[in-house]
Amino acid sequence: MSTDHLSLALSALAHPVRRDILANLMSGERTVTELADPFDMTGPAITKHLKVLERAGLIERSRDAQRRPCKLRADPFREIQALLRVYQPFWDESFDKLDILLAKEGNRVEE
Amino acid sequence: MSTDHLSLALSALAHPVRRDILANLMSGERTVTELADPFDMTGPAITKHLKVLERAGLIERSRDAQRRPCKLRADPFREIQALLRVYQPFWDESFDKLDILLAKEGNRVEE
DNA sequence: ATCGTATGTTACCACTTAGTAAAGTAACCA
DNA sequence: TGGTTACTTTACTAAGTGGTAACATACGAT
Repeated sequence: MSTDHLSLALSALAHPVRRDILANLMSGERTVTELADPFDMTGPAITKHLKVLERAGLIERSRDAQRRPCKLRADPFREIQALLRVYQPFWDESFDKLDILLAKEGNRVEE
Repeated sequence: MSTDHLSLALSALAHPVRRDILANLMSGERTVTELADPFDMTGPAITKHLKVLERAGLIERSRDAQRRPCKLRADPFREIQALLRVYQPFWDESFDKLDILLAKEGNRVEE
């Protein structure tokens, strides 16, 4: 596997279970058991998925007694968004529209 | 591996060589040899990468005598963009700004 | 102390991925 | 016909993934 940030983030997202886990985390911090609950899957499998997400920087884990709550991190999403922007002229028919709108307001999406 | 569209596209993008290939294709159709040229890698390796990209719908291949030109396809990029939009409220500080801008203009980015 | 709950670790499996070398196919060219 | 170019297929290897079962550890409650 490739070990650069972007590759790690993209391959972490390339699994429906992990995308579901991230979606569940959108409503706030969750423990491993809470995250595992919706899935018909053993504990270690979930632990592994969380490890992949953590390595990709998509989640952050803390400590609360014997619990290891997880919460979302934003940075990799921004990196992916930046990647898409590279290819954007070739796929997004609304690209120009957006660009014009932002130019009109005198500011930009990035930075 | 997961075989849904989105997972295929994301894991295809999760390799720097394949992202470079796609970037090279932004300037138009390219043959396999042209695509292989910048890389220090054997032909079969490139063929495999192209197969991954094709299966993910990110490229399309045609026939021109003994050449097999490749060109970009847009759909998977749009699917990924849609995915990011799901998580967007949690990572893009410019989300609200964009939303307000588009609402002002009385139209939307999607569809 | 000990029991149950929460979580992690280890060892193992089948399968996939990313690469190689070598041989095979297919179209053009002389 | 025979050679060259363009690309693919096959067979192999090493490493990674996604899952399991079984065991280990940490904490809170009783």
